[in-house]
Amino acid sequence: MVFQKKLDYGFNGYQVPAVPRGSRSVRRRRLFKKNGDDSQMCAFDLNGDESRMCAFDLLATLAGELLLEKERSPASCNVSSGRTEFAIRKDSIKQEQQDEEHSFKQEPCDQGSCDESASVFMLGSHSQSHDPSSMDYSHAKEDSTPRLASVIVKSEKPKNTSYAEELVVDEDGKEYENYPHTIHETRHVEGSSPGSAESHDGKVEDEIERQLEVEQRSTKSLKHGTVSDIIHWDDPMEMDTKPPALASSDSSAELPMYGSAQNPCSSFSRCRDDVKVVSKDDDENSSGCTQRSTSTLKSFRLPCLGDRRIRKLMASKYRKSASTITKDGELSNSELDMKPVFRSRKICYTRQRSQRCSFKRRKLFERSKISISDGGTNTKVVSDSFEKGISGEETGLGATMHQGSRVSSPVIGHKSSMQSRDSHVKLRIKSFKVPELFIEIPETATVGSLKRTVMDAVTAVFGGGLRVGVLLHGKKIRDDNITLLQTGISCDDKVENLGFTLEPATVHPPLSQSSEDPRCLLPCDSSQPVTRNPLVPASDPGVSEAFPDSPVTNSGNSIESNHDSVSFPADTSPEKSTPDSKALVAIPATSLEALAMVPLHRKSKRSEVVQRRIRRPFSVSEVEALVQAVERLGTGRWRDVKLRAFENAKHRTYVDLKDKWKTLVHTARISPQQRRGEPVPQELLDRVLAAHAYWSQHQNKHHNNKLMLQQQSEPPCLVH
DNA sequence: TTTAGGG
DNA sequence: CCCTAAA
Repeated sequence: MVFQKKLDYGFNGYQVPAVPRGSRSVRRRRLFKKNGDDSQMCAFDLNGDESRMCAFDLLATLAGELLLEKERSPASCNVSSGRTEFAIRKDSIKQEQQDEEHSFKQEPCDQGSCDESASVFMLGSHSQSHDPSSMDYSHAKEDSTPRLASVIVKSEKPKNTSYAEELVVDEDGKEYENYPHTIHETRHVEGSSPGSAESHDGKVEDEIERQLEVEQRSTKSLKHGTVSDIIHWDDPMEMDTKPPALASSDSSAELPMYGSAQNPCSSFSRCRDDVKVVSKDDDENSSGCTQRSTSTLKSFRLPCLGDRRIRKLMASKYRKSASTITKDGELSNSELDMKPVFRSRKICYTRQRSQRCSFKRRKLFERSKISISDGGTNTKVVSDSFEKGISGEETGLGATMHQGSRVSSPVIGHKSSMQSRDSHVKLRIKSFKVPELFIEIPETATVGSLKRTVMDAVTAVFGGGLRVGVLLHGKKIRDDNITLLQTGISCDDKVENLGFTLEPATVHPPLSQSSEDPRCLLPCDSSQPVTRNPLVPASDPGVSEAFPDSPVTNSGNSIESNHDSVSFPADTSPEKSTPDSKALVAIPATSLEALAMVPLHRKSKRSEVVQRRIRRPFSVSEVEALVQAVERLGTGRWRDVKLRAFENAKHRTYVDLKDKWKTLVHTARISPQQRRGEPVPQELLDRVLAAHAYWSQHQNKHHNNKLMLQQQSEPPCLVH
């Protein structure tokens, strides 16, 4: 039910005016496709919240790639069984209440009250409780003064807060109560004013120190940083220079692993969240909106070249419309204000055709453009040795994602490393830090749009492909062939100095190449066969939640389409220019001219180039389902076929089904010797030909004829 | 958004 | 699988 609600509200958040067909939508789509997993696209369709599902999928993807690619540890289940969602709140403001319903920028900047506002974004799992405040609706103030607020997502501290730690939070602890699964790092607040870019380096260390102090007590502390600061932290190698201050990410290290012992997977899902963003409005001084945006860009762009950040400028148009639409504080009102088109859409597509909704929504995003550029920060993964044997129930994989953290040194667990009896190095990756993101958005944008923006950024980052880097004592180990033994990682003391980073996929193949890949040593319980693509989590919980009343599955005839193991495309493009950085830049059409001058991403188009979906050959069972559906529905009704037999197969679009049918027909006509791939039973091929022949002649006649359909009323055969 | 086809 | 013209 909750989701139903969300579904509805979700649309409010998309009440963006007509969006010109832009590259954004394409990009989005491609980003998803990068993983070759259409399901990602479909997932968000289900609950009408694209953003959320995107993040979720991304996280799942990330987790999957990092941890499950090979072993398919149970963690994958976890990852895929939860829900991710953004939570936003204003930290600066001492309010305890949720401010989600308010526009990002509530008070006019010129009032001087903006500088104090900050927002925190959290990517948290949201598997159980649904906080109403987390709904994705947005309200924009009538304030028509367009302003841009910059949101920089980044972490300054090596701190790795775990869920457990979160519980200890005091000051802000309360805020977190509603988001029990959120987390962790403190983010830098960056003013977008031109001046901020010129802050001094000298402050960096101070900041760090201070931060440490603050964070010792609270997991959440906001700081005002500067561009320069950020830059400093970006380079992983620089960390070496400041190990002392940063090396203390300990506080969390000692914390007990979160994840319930009973459920090895839960830990993962619970901790998997965590992108938290603190944003600080940049305008102490309010100036022309347009002007501002321009200047802001300039000030940031250069200094941030090396960073991975996402920036997004919303066109004034957007803002305008947004505010108009959401003029009323009430959702219902907002709805009323919606253009007829939207309303009708909403009504029509609510659940059955959820997919359509997604498309609509995606369209709305088209206005924006995202680009990925090199020179970013690495996501850092902190690993810590295991205290408990993997064999034990304690298989919790605390993998949390943290946001762009610039850690001076790879932070590792403080517990003495565990050397298993069998000479295996046991590592526990406690958290993953999400690369730094840079976002720019009009202050009049709604929280909902802000969330989406952030989500987009996160999505882009994750979707762009990541690879794992290993740091030992802060130094990157480039040689993938060296053994852990050789590096000394197997030594207790070394393990503690081991760190992992998430970097844009590049030249170097994933660490997995190394036979000693740490991942292999991660505790994974293979007892639970993971037939489902870990990256496609939503199909079960997601669907059921989103459509409690809809026939999620036909357990009887449902076909597991996921047996085909999905391989994650290893991003090994060699031309990637800057390996460690990737920046997402979202630029609204209207702002393009302003940005035109700025050399954005002369990045490797590679990162921008979309990757085609991974190949996912149809399994026999899928073919079976397809054939059956077509026999009944006929050709030319692919959407229906999709709905009937593949509604739960997130990937497999009707186009895919159509294509598959096409190939099936072809396959059926060629000699068995010429066929390739998994052999399709001749019986099915015969049916294909029969059905094809039949429907070729009954094009216009709908299935009134029972010639081929003996089981007219048979329940739909759904493929999962 | 779907369909229908070519690539 | 992708891309798109058409509908």
